[in-house]
Amino acid sequence: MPQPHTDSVPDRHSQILDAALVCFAKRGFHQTSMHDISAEAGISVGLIYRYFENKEAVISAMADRHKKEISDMLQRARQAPTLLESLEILFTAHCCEEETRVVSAFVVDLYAEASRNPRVADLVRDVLQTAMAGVTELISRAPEAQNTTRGGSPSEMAELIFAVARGMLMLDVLRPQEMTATERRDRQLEVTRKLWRLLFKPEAELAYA
Amino acid sequence: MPQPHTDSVPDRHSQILDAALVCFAKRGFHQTSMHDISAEAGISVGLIYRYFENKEAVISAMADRHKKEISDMLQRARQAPTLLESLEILFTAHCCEEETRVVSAFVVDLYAEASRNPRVADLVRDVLQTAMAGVTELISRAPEAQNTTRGGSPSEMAELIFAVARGMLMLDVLRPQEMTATERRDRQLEVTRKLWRLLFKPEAELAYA
DNA sequence: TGACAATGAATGAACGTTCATTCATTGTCC
DNA sequence: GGACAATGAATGAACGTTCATTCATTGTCA
Repeated sequence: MPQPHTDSVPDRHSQILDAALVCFAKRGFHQTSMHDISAEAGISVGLIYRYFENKEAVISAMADRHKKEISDMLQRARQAPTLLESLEILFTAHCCEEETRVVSAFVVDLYAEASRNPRVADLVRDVLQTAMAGVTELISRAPEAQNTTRGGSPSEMAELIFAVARGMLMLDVLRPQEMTATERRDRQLEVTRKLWRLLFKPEAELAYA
Repeated sequence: MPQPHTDSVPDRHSQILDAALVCFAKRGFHQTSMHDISAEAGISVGLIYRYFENKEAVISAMADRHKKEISDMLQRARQAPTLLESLEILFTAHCCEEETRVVSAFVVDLYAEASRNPRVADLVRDVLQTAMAGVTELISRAPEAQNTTRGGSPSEMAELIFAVARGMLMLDVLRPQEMTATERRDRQLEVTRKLWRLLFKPEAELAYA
């Protein structure tokens, strides 16, 4: 549980998780040693064990933080003026910061971990259901979605949207390292708009879509 | 290179890869020890090294085999009488056999590995591009796709289709173990048909879609 | 056919290394 | 001095890999 700290006393908890994210994305959960994390964080190995019971606890804490980040993202998406802009936030959340590929690699690893660790699976499922519910509601309320039920019910549309988002995230880890954050973002936005047109663009305008 | 063998002499190469797939899906690449694989295959550790240079070579060989399986699947998809049926093959390829979850877990792990191993990344990219090209051509030729360019060009449609397919695969690893292969298959088919309706169903019929 | 030689598939104990984890010790601040 | 933060050498288990050894099968020659 991270506490508020004064500036002089660093927030070790976050510091360790930040370092872990970099290492995990670079090498994966199980190829990352505790020494890797301590080196990246600039602290000693032993100190990690003051803040986390063991390596798995670090992984779990990372998953928890991911959950918070997703819910923050959802909050931002909710406040967007149009449905399209909400979707754009949804699809580019992982390439907002400088560390673009990092997040994608981490999430793919998280799913891989979920496939064999039931605790992680429960957490990821929970994140996904919360996010899906949020987007479903977003669609229900959106005036853009009133004109068309082409893609089915709002929850069916949300399901499709999330499938595409996950699929694009997977694609992101294949992209060459040279690709800049902006280029990644642009590719994501292209697909987002295509999906939006498909799901929500009024029938009348489809002719010249 | 696996050779044809008499029945008495087992095809060690395939035997080891079969065992490795089970272990990799159960524990992941890097949590699987060579002893795990040898135990699963019912042979000694040392024997693996007669057929594979090292652990990474086993992983690479698995990726190669995956490539062949995808190209076989594409072949089958090509021969389907309608575009919808092609897509159904595409979306359920990984839950055809009894071992359903196994394949999904392996593929997610493969992408995770690709995010940090350039050789694996190249291979996965290659698989993806070949498959995408195949599906793009499939769409170009399909009469169902002539009536609508709603989803953009054939290659843009293929991109969307593959994104959804990958996203559904990721979702598959989150599904509870209890879910049967048939249930998984049904869920996949539901999404497939939804996507097909969205992309290819003639405008005229959309009203009561 | 029977005796012996040669092969190489298969074994699993052993090796060197890496890793997660522990803890005795040191540093720091009030 | 006391309380707590931080260190990093030490530990032991687990890992990938090697290799001396076994032995069923095959080839060879009388």
